[in-house]
Amino acid sequence: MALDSASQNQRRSAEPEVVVERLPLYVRILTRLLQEGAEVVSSQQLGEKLQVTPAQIRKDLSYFGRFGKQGRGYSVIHLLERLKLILGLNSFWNVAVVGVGRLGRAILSYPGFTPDGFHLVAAFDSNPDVVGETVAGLTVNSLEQLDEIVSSKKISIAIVAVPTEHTQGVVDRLVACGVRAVLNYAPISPQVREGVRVRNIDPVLSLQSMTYYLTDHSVE
Amino acid sequence: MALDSASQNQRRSAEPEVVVERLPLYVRILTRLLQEGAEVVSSQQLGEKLQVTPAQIRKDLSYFGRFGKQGRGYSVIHLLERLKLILGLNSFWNVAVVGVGRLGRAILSYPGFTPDGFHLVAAFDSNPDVVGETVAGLTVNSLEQLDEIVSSKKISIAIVAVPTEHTQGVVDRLVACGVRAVLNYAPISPQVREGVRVRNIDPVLSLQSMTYYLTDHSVE
DNA sequence: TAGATTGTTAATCGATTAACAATC
DNA sequence: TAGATTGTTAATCGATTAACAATC
Repeated sequence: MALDSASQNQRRSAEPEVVVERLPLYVRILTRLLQEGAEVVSSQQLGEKLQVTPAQIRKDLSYFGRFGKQGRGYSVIHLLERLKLILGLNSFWNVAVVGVGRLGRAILSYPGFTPDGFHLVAAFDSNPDVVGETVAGLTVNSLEQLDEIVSSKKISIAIVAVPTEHTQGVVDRLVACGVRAVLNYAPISPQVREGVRVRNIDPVLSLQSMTYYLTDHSVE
Repeated sequence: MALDSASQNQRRSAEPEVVVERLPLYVRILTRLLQEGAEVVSSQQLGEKLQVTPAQIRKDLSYFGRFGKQGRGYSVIHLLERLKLILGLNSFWNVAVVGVGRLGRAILSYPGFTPDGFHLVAAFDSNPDVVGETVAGLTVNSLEQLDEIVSSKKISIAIVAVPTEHTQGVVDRLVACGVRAVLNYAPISPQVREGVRVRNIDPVLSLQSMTYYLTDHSVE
């Protein structure tokens, strides 16, 4: 009788998504510590830098393995290496940018993605005036070419910066040709099938929740 | 004997921050419903549109008042009005942008903030070549003028898009001259005193947590 | 009135923290 | 060895969901 995949893999209890979302923060801090020449770090020290409890750090890491030494702490370089491996940050990821308006251009020109293994390898826009233009070293393709290029270039991540009303349609097409992670800048939350990840970047929501705390509620 | 402020204000249990962060989503959906001509909406219908349970919507709203009618639901226009009032979205907010590089320019030119009552009224940059330039109708000021202009223009919100190494310093200055809400685009989390709000926009973190799910973990 | 839906309390779920035996 | 710190279990905390009396 076949074992189910969970028991085959000897998996401990599944890692919550909130924990996965914190791992990149750990990677960032460890990268800085490595640059500063630190060799070992304790959960206590990491917690201080990240403003979280040491218990949370140890618990988070325990979902993925045993990386520390009692009495000593974690080797900065080894823990960093393991976390990057777990997050897939040692791989190169081909990324498409869809929508080359003002925001799309800022994203394409932003140097912050590349150091982390994200390669912007294709850009798309529906505007014929923009198609053919070179932005940040990339020639802008028309949306008609999307399916072909996404498949041929093995693009699994897309950054979508198109007008709100086109977002769901664009995301649907991307998912249909193999994209499994979408970073969306439109103020909606596109719906995708199970197994596809979406993260929304929505600064207006952030501002709108902060104003709550700037507002006097004594009379309501 | 003086009552403590909680009992003076007849406050029910304090609203959790997660709830405040959802209110702008409710405002957004209700705005759309109003445009579509809907007059009444139930927690059930709102829940379907937002992909959350109706119970969560009713519970969230209950922290701020009783807005519905049993057997009928919520008046779209009235609930929208009340939520905007609670969030301070009927006020105008003067906003400064600090850092007029590529990202700052994209932010200044982005039309999406204005409709929601956020007025970009001042821009600052440390680069003398940029100071004096006009971007999106605003003359860029030098950082020396920051304190004076933030105070005189009653700016309580700042959008910070400066290099990482200058971020904490800039935020400290902003807070010192009265800013109480910061939208930060650098890949760090600036520390601020109690009572000041910070939201970080950090697309790299979003990408880095998504790659986890694109990665094969069977051999680790 | 009968049916529908709220507002709220209680139950459940999940995430965080504390505590401590194991062990470097 | 003695001291320090992990990894993990149990306790706590907080957020979500279910259930239902109140009531439109």
